[in-house]
Amino acid sequence: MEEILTQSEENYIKAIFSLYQQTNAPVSTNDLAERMETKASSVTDMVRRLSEKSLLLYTKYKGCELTKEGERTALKTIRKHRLWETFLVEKLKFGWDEVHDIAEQLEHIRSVKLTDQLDAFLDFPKFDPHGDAIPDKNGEIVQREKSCKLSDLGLESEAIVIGVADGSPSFLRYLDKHQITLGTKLIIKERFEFDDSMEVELNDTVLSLSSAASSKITVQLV
Amino acid sequence: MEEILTQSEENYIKAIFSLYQQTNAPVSTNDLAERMETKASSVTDMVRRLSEKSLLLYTKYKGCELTKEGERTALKTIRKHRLWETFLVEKLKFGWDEVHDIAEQLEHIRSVKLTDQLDAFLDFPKFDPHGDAIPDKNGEIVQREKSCKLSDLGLESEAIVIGVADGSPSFLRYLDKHQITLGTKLIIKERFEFDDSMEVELNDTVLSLSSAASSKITVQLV
DNA sequence: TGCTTTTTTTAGTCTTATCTAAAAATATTT
DNA sequence: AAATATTTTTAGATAAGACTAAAAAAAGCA
Repeated sequence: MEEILTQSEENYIKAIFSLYQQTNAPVSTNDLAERMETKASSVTDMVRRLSEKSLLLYTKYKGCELTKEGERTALKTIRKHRLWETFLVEKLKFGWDEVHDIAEQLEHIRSVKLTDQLDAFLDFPKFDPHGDAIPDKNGEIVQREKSCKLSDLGLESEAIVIGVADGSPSFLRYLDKHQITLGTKLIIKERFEFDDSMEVELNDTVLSLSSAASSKITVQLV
Repeated sequence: MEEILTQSEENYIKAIFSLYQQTNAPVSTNDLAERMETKASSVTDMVRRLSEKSLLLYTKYKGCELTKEGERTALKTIRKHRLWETFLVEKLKFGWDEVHDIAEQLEHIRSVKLTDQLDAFLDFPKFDPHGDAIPDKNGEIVQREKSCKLSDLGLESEAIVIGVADGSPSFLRYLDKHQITLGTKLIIKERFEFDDSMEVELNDTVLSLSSAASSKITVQLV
């Protein structure tokens, strides 16, 4: 019996999914409240409602985690979000820093056919504009080969940018300004111990990156 | 001061706009209730709220009509609805009978840039898949030269289908089945007084149309 | 004109999703 | 272990948007 969820419910499910992935432990009321930019009391209410719909398991004072069904729901929403982001960048020429808020709205449109036709129209993309995997029709996501943070690499390593761990517009615009995007090839030329900053070569120029920046860039060794 | 409206408010505005166009008179509470598939009491509440936001003029027991600002709002929503319908048919290969409900959802997505980029992506279409005019960025719609109902034409008239006055899936599927779509050329071969039905020639076959059908097909003489 | 019917509004209730303030449970610290 | 601090839940309130039932206004008619 396909439950119909409100946008708010879908957003909670998505947030729980993502917080759970970070810690692999039940999601606390407070953490969820912070993520949802709401109060703990509102979270308690919502979590109780979602647990009645058996989308998650909830024990008072012990946090919550998604059921199999809740997870399926989360993956459906994430699929839609990432397909729409891909559409906005690939077809409507948006910058990768502009698409999140619009996709937050579009992800709630209810139509399986729409999602699947969009998927086909985009030629079944496996990754969105930020390098995140797009779940397919069945919720399956391709697993990447060994990726790591740029900040983990040693001198003279060569790597390709395959994602970002921070999708905030300000970070994405920073990357744009320095010509770093998905697929960009980087070579580590220098590392400074005292502040963990580094100098990398790209497109025949040298660029200095703070530790804050390099730790949010996901790469794959070439 | 750009008011932010709920989906429900936008739907009311759109309904009032369309009902007003039909009669050129203030829209009654009951008519609006019927259109919105809701109760008159709910309409009274909503209409009062919208009049407080100066989107419409409301006099107790006398119905309501949109202000200039309300009209602008309606046209923005209609623009989005029709652009999305066009997208769904042109790009995602939906049938013209399948797009209404999805566009009802998509029309509420808030982003001026999205709407305008979509418009550009579709190459600034002037009409949607049902032949209805799409308002441009400024709310302007192209006026058609003298169009009329198929049922108004005399024997041997030749005409091109340019729209439908009824966008219901069942009617649209009926037209599909008989190979009638936008741009189809018809010649009136026979008219029967007793039930106002007619026989028309299209694609070298003859087809019989009831009065109910022919009065819902908008055409232009060739 | 006065009576009846229809339309519209008012008053009060419900649900969803939020809030604040206060109480209860759990965690931390001394 | 007791006291304190933090986290979480409960209780009660609010706003939007819907509902029902009843009252009020307008329209139709004899």
